Amino acid sequence: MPDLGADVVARLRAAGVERGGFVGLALRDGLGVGFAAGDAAFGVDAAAPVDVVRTVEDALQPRWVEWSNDVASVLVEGGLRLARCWDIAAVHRLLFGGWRADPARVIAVLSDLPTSGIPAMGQLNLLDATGDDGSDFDNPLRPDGYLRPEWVGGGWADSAERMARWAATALATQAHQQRRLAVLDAPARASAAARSESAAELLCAELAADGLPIDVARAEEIIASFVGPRTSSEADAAAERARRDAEVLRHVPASNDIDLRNPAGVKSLLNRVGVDVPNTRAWRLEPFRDAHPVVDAVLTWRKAERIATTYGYAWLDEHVVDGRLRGAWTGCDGAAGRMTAQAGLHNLPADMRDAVAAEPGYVFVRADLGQIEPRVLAAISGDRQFAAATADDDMYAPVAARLGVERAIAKVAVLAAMYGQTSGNAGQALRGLETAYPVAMEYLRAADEAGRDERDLRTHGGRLLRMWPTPDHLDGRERRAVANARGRFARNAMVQGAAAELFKTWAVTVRARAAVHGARIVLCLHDELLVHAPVAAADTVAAVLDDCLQEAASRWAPDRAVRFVADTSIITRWSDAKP
DNA sequence: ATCGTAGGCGCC
DNA sequence: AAAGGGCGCCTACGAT
Repeated sequence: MPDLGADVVARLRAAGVERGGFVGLALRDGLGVGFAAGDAAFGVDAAAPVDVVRTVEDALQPRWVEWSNDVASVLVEGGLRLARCWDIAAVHRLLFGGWRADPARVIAVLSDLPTSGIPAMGQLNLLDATGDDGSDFDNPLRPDGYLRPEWVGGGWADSAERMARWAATALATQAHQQRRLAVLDAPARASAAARSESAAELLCAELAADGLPIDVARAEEIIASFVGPRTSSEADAAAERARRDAEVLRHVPASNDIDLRNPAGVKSLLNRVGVDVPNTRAWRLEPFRDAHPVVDAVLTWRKAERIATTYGYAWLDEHVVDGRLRGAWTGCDGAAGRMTAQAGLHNLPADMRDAVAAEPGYVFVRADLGQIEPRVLAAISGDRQFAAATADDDMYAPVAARLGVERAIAKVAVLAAMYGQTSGNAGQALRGLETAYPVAMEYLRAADEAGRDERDLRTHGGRLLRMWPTPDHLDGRERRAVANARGRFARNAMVQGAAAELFKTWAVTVRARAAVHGARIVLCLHDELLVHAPVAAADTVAAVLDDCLQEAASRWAPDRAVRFVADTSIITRWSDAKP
């Protein structure tokens, strides 16, 4: 077997790995610990990450272990893209819910120690000085099992021996994790989900480093169309703001003292023209658009103000460098487990999407999952009738036929059932759903009930959904409101969380399979992937995206009763996508 | 001066 | 009576 270890170590060192927090762990024959990691089986190759998922069930294969994706970020910066890993923080979030997953917390939770007892830096120095003889300080763990806080801040990187100990601690933590996976009552899916979620952390590090290709000149045009040209001085900017404000205020006499950026000001402005609203949200103002010209002016102003403040020149200058929009990514939020992104990557206004453009010689291969949440509900609930509807490209059509209602009504009813909505005009169709698809509806009802009763849940992939307590001081009505909110959250999170797991499995499969074609994922958007691919590889990559969906679906839900579909297209600008 | 909250809105 | 879930990010405002 070729010894590539030295080469890998050199590359890790060149990447500043010691400073960045790499746990430096290789698992070889189940025992080896240290930094001499890597041969072909590790897939440590910047040019061609391979097999992120193909070997995902094989827990015995060598696998890099990292405390969190901070490590992956350092490696990516140094030109190293791991094929797969075990991300301790990601697995911790999966198994124990919430978002906090620093090493001290992970170790405490795995050791059944109360997190309230985690020692803080400072007080432990005192304990060490009085209690220990100091020789044991080289052990990252205290006798009581808690992590020594001195090790948290980077003390582990003082020497090669210490780095090895820290690596061994990570290894032990991983072993502990795996034991937990087996003994906890988490579903068997949790083991696969742990690997998928870990790979997603690697993807996050790469997304943050690569960024989303932006046509900066086009972005400037779009911004200018909303808020006017770029200003060179603060005075000019203020004048531009005043000009936009005046366009609204001119509709109402003696209103120059009103601050449009203060909702209360907008409310009083509307009051003066006889429009009385409880708040000034756009959907509430919409019906009054014809009542007085100032309403339309306010709505137009709001849209421009959104561009000016959030997606304007300042945003462009801060987050778009060298034609790439970059922001931090997390593999899961603290609730249902969807990915999150900063710098506006997940909430770019539709009007701005014309500025998202493939670079010369490249195209975007874009694919979004069709009706992902109801299809996921069919899979996780095991409702055979609902699953049968997924055979249709548009599953709302057979559902509507079965309920004897318009498609639009059926769609609203299904969404209402998943989101916990009880108002509106979906009521009749909702009752039809109960009759036609009792298994799926019972699944949602049970989740809702667990949420109301403050009972934690696990998603299909084993993510713990923790229910927050009702504060003691609330009165009866308030308590019911909190319980209702928990019920809605639980009902939705079981579906949304499972959909996120399927999506991430799809994404990391694409990451692995598309790399050899020179293609990279540049955006993940909950049910949509944007892949930057060489023109010559576009058709191949499009096929890869579809193949990967079937592969991911079969891994995520081996029951093939549910059909998953993707709408895939090859485009040069994001705005070319069909709405 | 710094912080958390509320209202608001962008996306899914 | 009744208020759909998640996230990020902006501003104004009131608390500390």
